[in-house]
Amino acid sequence: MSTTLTPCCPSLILQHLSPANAAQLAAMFRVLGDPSRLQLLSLIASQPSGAACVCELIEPLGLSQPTVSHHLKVLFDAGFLTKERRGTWMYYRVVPQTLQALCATLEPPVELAAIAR
Amino acid sequence: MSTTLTPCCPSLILQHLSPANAAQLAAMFRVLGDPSRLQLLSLIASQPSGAACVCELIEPLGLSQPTVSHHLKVLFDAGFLTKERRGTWMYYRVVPQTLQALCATLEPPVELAAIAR
DNA sequence: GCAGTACATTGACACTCATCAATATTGAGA
DNA sequence: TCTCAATATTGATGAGTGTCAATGTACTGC
Repeated sequence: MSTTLTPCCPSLILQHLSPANAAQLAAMFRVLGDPSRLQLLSLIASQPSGAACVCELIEPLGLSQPTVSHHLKVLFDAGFLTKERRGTWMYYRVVPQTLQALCATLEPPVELAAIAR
Repeated sequence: MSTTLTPCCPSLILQHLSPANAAQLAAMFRVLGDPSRLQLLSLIASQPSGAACVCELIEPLGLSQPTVSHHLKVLFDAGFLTKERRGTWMYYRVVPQTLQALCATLEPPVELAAIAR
């Protein structure tokens, strides 16, 4: 699965949005549309090292290990996380670029903000 | 249903995120996690007047009128749209503030961006 | 090689939700 | 009041998905 948005397209929402672009963007937002996944992002990013292994995430979330693993996979496949083996452990890390790209997509153009103000 | 995020909390994702906040945020992202709704936002915002009535949105989306009406209600309830009667027509308009609030939520703090760079 | 630990995958189930047909509601005009 | 047009609501259905128990895989240390 592709982990990148269509490159360099700020404010996608508020320009003409093709069905293909809409599907791609919606898939990204759908990944963030789950409380457990948001908490995972929050937990991982708030680690001092910026990375966390699965076993550190299970208890705070109160979910089973397979479920946590599933959510991590969804986040990874969408490009919100990277992973890296260290012995038995798998360390996950947030990808700020992906968040920023989505953020840029949401930013309304100045004209619209002016009209609404 | 509440149409506002918890006030003045930039970068919610990357600080400690309570289960309640996570649920609230996830609900907003879930609303954006549908291609038809993203296209609706795009279509409405791209109107010269910034507003559109339902009948203008049905054909471009290729969905039934009830389905379009449903999506507009979801977007309205989440605070992404306002609506206003003009005779028989109902005009919908994008709320840039809601998009910006979500956008702020996604913005990673500078420290994390620095670590990952 | 064996045992133990960390993580991933599979299969099943319950629940949510996107969609449509049918119907109801609201407003305008005659 | 009656009719028509625009929009909203209801009910039903099928697809998608979050969750867990059970199982599989990969790595470490003895």
